[in-house]
Amino acid sequence: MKREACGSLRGKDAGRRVTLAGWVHRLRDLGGLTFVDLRDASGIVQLVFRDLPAARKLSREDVIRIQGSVARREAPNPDLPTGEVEVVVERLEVLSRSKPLPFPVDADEPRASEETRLRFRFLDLRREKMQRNLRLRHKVSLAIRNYLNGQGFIEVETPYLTRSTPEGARDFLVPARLEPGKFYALPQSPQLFKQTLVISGVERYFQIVRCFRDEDLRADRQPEFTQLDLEMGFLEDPDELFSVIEGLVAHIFREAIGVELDVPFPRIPYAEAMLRYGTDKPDLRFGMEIADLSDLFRDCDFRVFTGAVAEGGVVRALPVPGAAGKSRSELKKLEERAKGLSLGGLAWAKFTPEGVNSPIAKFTSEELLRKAAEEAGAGKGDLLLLAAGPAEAAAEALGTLRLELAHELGLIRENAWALAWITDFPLFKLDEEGRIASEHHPFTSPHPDDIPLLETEPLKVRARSYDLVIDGVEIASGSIRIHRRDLQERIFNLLGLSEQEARKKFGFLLRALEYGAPPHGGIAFGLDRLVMMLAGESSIREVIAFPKTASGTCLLTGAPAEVDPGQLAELPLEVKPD
RNA sequence: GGGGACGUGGUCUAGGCUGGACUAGGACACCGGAUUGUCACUCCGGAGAUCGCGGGUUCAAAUCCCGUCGUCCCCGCCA
Repeated sequence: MKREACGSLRGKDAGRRVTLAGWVHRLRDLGGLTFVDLRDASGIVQLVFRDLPAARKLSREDVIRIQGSVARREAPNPDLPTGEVEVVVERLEVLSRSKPLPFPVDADEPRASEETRLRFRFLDLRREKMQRNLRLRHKVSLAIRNYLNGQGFIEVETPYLTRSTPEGARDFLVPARLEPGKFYALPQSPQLFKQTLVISGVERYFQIVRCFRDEDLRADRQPEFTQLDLEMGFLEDPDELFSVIEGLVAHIFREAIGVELDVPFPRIPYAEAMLRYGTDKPDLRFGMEIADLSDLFRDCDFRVFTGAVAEGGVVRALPVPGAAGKSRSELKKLEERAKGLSLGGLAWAKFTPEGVNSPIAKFTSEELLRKAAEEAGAGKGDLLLLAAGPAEAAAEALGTLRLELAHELGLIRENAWALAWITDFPLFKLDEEGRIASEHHPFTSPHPDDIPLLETEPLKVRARSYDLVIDGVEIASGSIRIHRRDLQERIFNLLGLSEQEARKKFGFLLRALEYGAPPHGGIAFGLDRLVMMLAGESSIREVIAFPKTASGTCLLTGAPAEVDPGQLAELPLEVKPD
């Protein structure tokens, strides 16, 4: 008789004889009567053993096969989809025994340390929560492939054994046996290949692809991680890409978690994001927008403010709703926190029904503080935090305080799903030595309006690059690429790269650009992070079947491990003793 | 590379500041017994730990100190 799915049985199946197989989820031995909850991938159903002593010898996670007949239950269990029925067992076959478990697999929240969970990952993944996460991830991948296929994209695989690139993260290296002394590198992303594919005539490319970066780990970073990588030919206007991606993301949310997103997503230029939220990845689930009050305080009597403005700095204000009741000691703590965030200090003003309460009122006048509150959107019962200093420092510090205070005050709505595009990033930044370097990568196209500024004011040049931010997390990043040699050369010049150096570093892509490259651009999603957010998890390890620890080891397999001396000899490679 | 937290039977943890009656307590799991309507079954009984490892202080260390290993979090790093 063919095996049926445990989770599929319903009242209408009563009377049928069935064969089931699965894991012993739970066991309730009442003597002459034993209940077993049998679990397979489809769900759980209750088995009843009457006068079958073998059932009493079962234990959790044994694998069994049974034959029996489905019966309606006198007392249905409303917590189980199969709760109307049970299967009265006639024949029991034990397929495989389980040792006692290191931790229960029938709990939604893990009842073991993460270390133990990873060592016994095959058991941890049996938990319903982990099964849900694996299925959610599958749904997301499927939704991506279905949607992009419908939009004319094709998935093309690119090499995992490739060339080391000089910039970016540290590469994982793979010794090449056939070319002793030479190495492949695992790709940090398929960036050069995807641009090449578009130049090759694949006008719409995507790939769900593993990427490798040998850098230190975090809760949201693994040495190998998955990107949804995507590139479009004849793309010159980011808006075209935005609408494709908005359709895709809306489709993913609908299919994976049944949420309807509003499209289009708001677009916020980088400079505005830095000003209003103090970060390039703003959390838009709550207000508390930062206001620039430099002009307002330019001529007041508070030297800290006027001094900052006179030196080219700013005065900015963060409204904190309902926080006018904060005590002196709490405000003192905030001040200390601000000093830890590279601010000289932090001024504050409370707006209570009785009036304005602020240590700086005597310098600035209450009138001015009232105007400040009005401009910053702070009302009665609110607190206004004021920071003065260089624009970057003030922005970053207030941005950090904005997030911390919103968490503390419980202002962040769960499941709010605030998506936004951040656009017009700067094309260049200064590196540690004060030299001009690419913010994104050297193939990013400058904003057409800013091309005349390239040589004169390079740091003011905006890029045609963009990030997609969800609830304050950067989830995707991309750009329109340079497709013309002359512009590319100008950029290399600015970066201080000679023709030869550029060829050495980016070789084949440069050659491809010389043979008729269409305008193109694309984007890459951090798939693990996206799935993590959709799953409501706070670590990507919860949505990766076999993740690595913070020190890059795999507790299941013991990787990385020493290898046989013979394997090294073949490469040939020698390990230096410490 | 730097900072922080944690490490106690199979698992999760109490104890740790203030060293001594800690003979290391509890829960779950496990083993034995009872149990015919349970669904986190219940009840009775039992076994199981040199407190991550190494060193030090002390009459005495799970407890204090140093080192080391492992796990987690953060900064640097991640074009």
